[in-house]
Amino acid sequence: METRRIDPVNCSVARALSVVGERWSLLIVREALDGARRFGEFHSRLGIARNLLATRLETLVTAGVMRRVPYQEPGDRQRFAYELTEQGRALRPTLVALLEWGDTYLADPQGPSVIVRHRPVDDAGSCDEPVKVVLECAAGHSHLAPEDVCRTPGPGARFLEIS
Amino acid sequence: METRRIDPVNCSVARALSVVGERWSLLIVREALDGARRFGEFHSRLGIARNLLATRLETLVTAGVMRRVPYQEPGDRQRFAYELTEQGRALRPTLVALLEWGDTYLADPQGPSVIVRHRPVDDAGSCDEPVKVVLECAAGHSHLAPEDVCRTPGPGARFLEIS
DNA sequence: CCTCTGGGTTTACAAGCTGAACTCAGCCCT
DNA sequence: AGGGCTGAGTTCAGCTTGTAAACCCAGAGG
Repeated sequence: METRRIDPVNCSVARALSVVGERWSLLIVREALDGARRFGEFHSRLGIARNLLATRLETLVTAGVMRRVPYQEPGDRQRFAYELTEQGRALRPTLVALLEWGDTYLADPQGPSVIVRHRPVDDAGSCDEPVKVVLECAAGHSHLAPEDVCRTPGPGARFLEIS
Repeated sequence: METRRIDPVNCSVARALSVVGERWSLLIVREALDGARRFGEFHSRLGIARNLLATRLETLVTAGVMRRVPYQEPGDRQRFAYELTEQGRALRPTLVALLEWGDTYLADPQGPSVIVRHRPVDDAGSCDEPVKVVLECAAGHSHLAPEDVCRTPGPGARFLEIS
């Protein structure tokens, strides 16, 4: 019997992980989503080694996840800060999904330490309810269970022939 | 001015990444979701070094993400397979979120290689439409943008005092 | 001129990853 | 019984990545 399978190497999950799958990368993005902007903020919040932080920030900047912007505090010289691009902010659902998984299966006995809430930045119409990540199909079926979905080849699929 | 901040180390994202944040771990889970069960399947699909695969599978088993089950093919001796637990299957939304992000920002020029579709395992009532991950709050507001949510302290939060 | 601070860079060492070779148990064939 | 094959690992040498601590540099302030 001959069958074929989607090439697992030519896959957006693998490509995504090649950018944000290195140690610390997602935690840096998380802190940035939470408002960290300066080298020292990332360093002291995460406890990451300084040289590694420098190379991670550089990697994230060249990947387009973050942007290096000059800023100047009054009575101080010009420095650089790091902020998320649109592409970086788009990692929020990934981080919420990871948070939810960690809360469900590895929680602190006290309960979750962080709850993500529906509170827009401008705070108008803030409803403050906890946020969850749900799977939803284009036909509008929502809250799909992990078993209700499967992977199918897309237009860019490469195949492996298996005997 | 004195303020306080959620301790970034006592966080479910960090705990989740300590289990599935190592190189290859999420790709192993992805292949398992796609049906891989045996050592050799993971090895040949991913091209991961055999010793590393062995330690990763062991880590995932002790973390409760996978389970080592004996099986026996007719006319062969007993061997062991690895299958996802409930906890492991719960990583599907995380992987879909990563896939979506990779598709959006790092796509192959041909388009995505994999599309996740709404197709239950039993195939009854299969609608086959593409699946997306969306943020939704408990009040029913759906399709929240990354800017519409924020992190707030939960019951297990530890705080850092900042001067 | 000296010191302080934020933002890095250098360096030495430890830990983690890779590929190839080796092992081991049981089935199959002769 | 002996030899080969296969799947599932284990061992090992060499390279790459991560860590911690020391060092450096450019302004601001005294």
